[in-house]
Amino acid sequence: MNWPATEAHLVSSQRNLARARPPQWTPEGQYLVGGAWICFPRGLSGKGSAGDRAWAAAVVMDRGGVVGRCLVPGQASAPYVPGLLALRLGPLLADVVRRLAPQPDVLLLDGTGRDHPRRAGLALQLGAVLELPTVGVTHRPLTASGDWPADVLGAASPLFIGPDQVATWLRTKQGTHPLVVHPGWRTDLASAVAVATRSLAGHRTPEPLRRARQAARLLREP
DNA sequence: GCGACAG
DNA sequence: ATCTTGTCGC
Repeated sequence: MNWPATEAHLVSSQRNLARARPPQWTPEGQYLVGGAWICFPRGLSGKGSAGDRAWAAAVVMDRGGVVGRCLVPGQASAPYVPGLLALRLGPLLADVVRRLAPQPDVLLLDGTGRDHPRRAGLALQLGAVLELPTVGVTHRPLTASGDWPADVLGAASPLFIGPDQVATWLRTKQGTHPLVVHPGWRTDLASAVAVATRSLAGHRTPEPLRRARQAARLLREP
């Protein structure tokens, strides 16, 4: 699948992805977890615009630590618009992950999955384009709603759109705001939470995402 | 009509 | 995303 480069194309693709039922990937035994992150210039405010400078980083980890990393300076391809995040970040994210070696078995990124106006957020789009299972992790839901879980490490609670659970609040660290874990491409609620949980290393943010963010920021400020 | 709205 | 100081805690 190619990257949808226009709003009309992306929206059309999202409608198809929402109905797609790719074979599910299940975390079993040893698997490599990747994390991808894009950072922007300090001081950038508002929605931004196409051409904004951006720095992308991707890392891949096994249970011992980072086994691969890739850094790519680039630019945003569109302004930020809720529901169309893929238009802004997709091309650069896909680029940095494609160059990552070894390739991960599952990829973590900042974006939603089914929690989306058309039920196909960036995690689904990127996974479909890269043909890689994905799990989304965000600070807050886009469209879904649900009560917070107890302040206990590992506590989870459902996030719904109407009657459908589309994501899970997960307390990734006691005493901190919970994160939203989104099943993405080829993953379901249980797998997404399992991957996110296993990727924790004592911090609120799953380690592959933390490391990717650190790397992207270092690239930004030499 | 108004506000909210992943990063 | 990024802007921001101090502050509480390990």
